[in-house]
Amino acid sequence: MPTIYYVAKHAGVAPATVSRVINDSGYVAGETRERVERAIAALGYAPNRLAQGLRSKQTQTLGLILTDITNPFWTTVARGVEDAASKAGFSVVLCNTDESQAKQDQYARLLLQKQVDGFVLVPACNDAETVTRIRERGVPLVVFDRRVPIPVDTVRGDSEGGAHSLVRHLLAQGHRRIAVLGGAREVSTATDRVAGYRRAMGEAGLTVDPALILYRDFTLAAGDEMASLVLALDPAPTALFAVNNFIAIGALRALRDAGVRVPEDVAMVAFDDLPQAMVVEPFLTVAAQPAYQMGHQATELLLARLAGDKSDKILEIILPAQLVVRRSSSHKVGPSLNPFVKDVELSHQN
Amino acid sequence: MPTIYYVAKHAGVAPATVSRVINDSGYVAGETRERVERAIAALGYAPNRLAQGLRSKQTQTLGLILTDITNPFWTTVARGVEDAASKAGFSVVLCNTDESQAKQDQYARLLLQKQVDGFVLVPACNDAETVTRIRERGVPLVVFDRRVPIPVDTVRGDSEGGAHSLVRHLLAQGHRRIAVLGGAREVSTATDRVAGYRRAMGEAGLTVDPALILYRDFTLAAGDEMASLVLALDPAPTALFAVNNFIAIGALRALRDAGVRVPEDVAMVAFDDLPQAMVVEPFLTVAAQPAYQMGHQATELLLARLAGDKSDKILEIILPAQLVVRRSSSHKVGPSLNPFVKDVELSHQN
DNA sequence: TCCTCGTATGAAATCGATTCCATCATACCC
DNA sequence: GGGTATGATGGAATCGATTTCATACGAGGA
Repeated sequence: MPTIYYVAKHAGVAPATVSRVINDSGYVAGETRERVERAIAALGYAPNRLAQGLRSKQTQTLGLILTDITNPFWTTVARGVEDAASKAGFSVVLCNTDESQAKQDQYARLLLQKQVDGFVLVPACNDAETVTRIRERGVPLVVFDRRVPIPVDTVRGDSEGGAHSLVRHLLAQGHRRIAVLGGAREVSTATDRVAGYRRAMGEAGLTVDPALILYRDFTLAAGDEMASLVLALDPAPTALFAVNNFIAIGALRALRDAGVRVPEDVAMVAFDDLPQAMVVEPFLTVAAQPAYQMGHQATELLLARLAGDKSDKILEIILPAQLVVRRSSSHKVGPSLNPFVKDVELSHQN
Repeated sequence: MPTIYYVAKHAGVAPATVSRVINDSGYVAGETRERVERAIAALGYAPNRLAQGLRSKQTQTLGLILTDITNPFWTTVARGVEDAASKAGFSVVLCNTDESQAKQDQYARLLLQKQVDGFVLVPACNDAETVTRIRERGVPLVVFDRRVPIPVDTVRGDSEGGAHSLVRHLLAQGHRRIAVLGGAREVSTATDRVAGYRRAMGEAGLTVDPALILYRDFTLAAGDEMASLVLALDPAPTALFAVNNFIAIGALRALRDAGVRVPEDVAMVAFDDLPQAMVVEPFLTVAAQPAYQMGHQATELLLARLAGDKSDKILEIILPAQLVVRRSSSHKVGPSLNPFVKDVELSHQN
C-alpha cells in the first residue's frame, strides 16, 4: 500500500507537494502536477482517509441514528440521507436504536469518537441529553422527525397538521367516535398527532372521550392490543386513527382476526404511507410524509452547516403531510352507530 | 477535547500507560489503573478512533455495499448485518449501488481508503473486478446473495432450489405454461432462478418455451412490462413466476390494470417475501429467504475472518428458501387454457 | 551474591496524511 | 539595481493514538 511518501519520492517532489496535488490546494506548477499525477497512477496510490481525517479534522462521514431501518418510512429516509450525503462525497454510518435511549447514547458516543462530521438524529425520546452531548463537542446535528425540548436544527413532518387532516376527513365521512391508537408518550410525533386529533375534534364542536386515546408504542403488537381494547368499548368507535404504519398493520390484523371488516364495520386511517413499490393495491387512507425528501433535505441542511453557515439562526423545517384517501375510510356512516361494530365487539369479548 | 496526553499528565503517568489501560493490554498495576481510570472519568476522555485506527490498522468498521436499501429484502439484510456488527463493536457504512457497477467500484474504493476492516458486498454484476480489488488489498470480504466467477466466501439463498420449489408447486396445481419474469442476465440470482425453473420443468417432462423466459431487471417497471408481454402471447401462460418481489409487484399492477385476476385468471408466484410487518393479509405465494439471518450470518463469517481464521478454506453458505403457499397460486387449473386469459389477452392488445 | 525472570513503566518512533513556515526564483515596478 | 509581490517548493511539526524498546525493581533460584 503506497503512501504519500512513496509517491513523493517517485515523482521527485516533497510529500507536501503531493498533498497539494491531491487536494488541489496551494500552488503547484502544471508540469509538477502532471508528474505527481503520473506517479499516483503508476503506484495506484489512494490516500488514507484516517490519516487525512486525523490531521485535517474532517472525516467526510455522517452519522445517521434512527429507530429501526426495517420500518419503510425510515428506510426511505435513510435512502434520502445516503443519496444527499453521497452526492457531496460523504459516507453514512447507520445505527438502529430500537427506540432505546441507552443504545442511542452509546451510538452517539461511538460516532463522536469516530469523529463524524455531523449527525442526523431521530431522538428515541423527548430528552435532550444526547443532543447536548453532541453540541458540546461542536459537532453539527440535525434532529429529525421528532422535537426535543431545546432549540436545535430540525427537519420533520407536520404531525399535527397531518393528523388534523386525517381526522377532519373522518369527520366529513360522518364519524364522531374516533379512537386514536397512539405511540410512545415521550415521542413528539405521537403527542403532536394526538394534538391534531384534538384540534379537529374541537373545531367540529365535539368533546373528546379520553377512553378513546391510547398510548403504547410504535409496534405491531401495540396496534393489535389497542385495536382490541377500543373495539371492546361501549359504544365502540366507528373509526380508528393509527399514528403510524406499524400500529396500523397491527390494528388491521386484530380487526381481521376479530372478523371486523374495514371499512364496512369500522373505518381506519393512519400516519405514514407504504412505499409505492411495496403494495399493489393501496388500501389505507394515510397522511403521507415525503420521507425521501425529508431525509434528503435534512442532510443538505447538515451539509450546509458543515460548510460553515454557523451564523444562521436555528432552523426548523416542517414538511407537510399529504392526505391520501383510499378505501379504508371510504364508507360513510350516519350519526348512529354502525350495528356491525356492536356485533363484533360482543364476539370479540368472548 | 482531551487527548491521551492530557489524561496521562492528569494521572501522572505516560501516555503509553493510559493506552494500556484503555486497551487492557500489557502490564498495569492495579493502583495505577485506578488512577488512570479516575483521570479518564474526570476529564471525560474518549479515545480518537481515527488515531487509533491509523496506528493500529483496525477501524472496527465494516462496509456494506448493496443495491438498494429501499427493497425490503435488503432492508432486512442490512438490519441483520448491523445487529451482528454492532454486537461485536463494529460500525457499518451503508452504500447503495442501484445495480451500477460504476457506483459499486467507486464505493469500494472509498471504503478501502477509509480503511474499513471488511466488506459485505452484493455484486452489481457477474464481474469479479471489485472483488479482486478488495482482496488484493488483503481486506476480508463476504460476497452476499450473488455468485461471482471466482472463489470467495459467499452467503446466499438457494435461488435454484427456491425456484424449483415454486415451479413444482405450480406444476402440482396443474399449470403447464409458466412464464418467468426474470431479472438482469448478469446477476446470478436471476439465472439461478431460471435454472431452477428449467429443472422443475424438465423433471416434469415438459419442454420449455423460450418465449416464456424473459430477462429485464429487478424493478417494478420491468415487472410491468414483462407481464404485459407474456400475457400477449398465444397461448398465454397460466402462471407467472416473478424472480423477485419488485418484479412481482410491477407484474401484479399490470395484471390489475389489464383486468386480469390473480389467481382466478392467472397464478402468480415470486421470489422474496415481504416482511410480516408490512402486510396485513399476505397474498403472494413466495420462496422466502431468511434475509435477516443471512445478513447476520454473513457478518459473523466476516468477523470470524477478521478474527484470524485466514487458514480456513473458502466458505459458501447457502441458506434454503422456504416455500410459502398463499392465495395467489391457489386456483387449480386443468390442462386446457383458462378462457379468461384469452379474453384478457385480446383486450390487452387493444 | 549474582543472575534471571516477571512485572511495571516511560521515552521515543511510528502510522500517513496536512499545514505552517521558510526559502528561492522570477518578474515587475520605480 | 534594489525592493517587493507572486508563484513554487521543501522541511519539519503536527494530529492522537499504539507499539517497540529500554529500563528498573523485586523475588526467586543457583
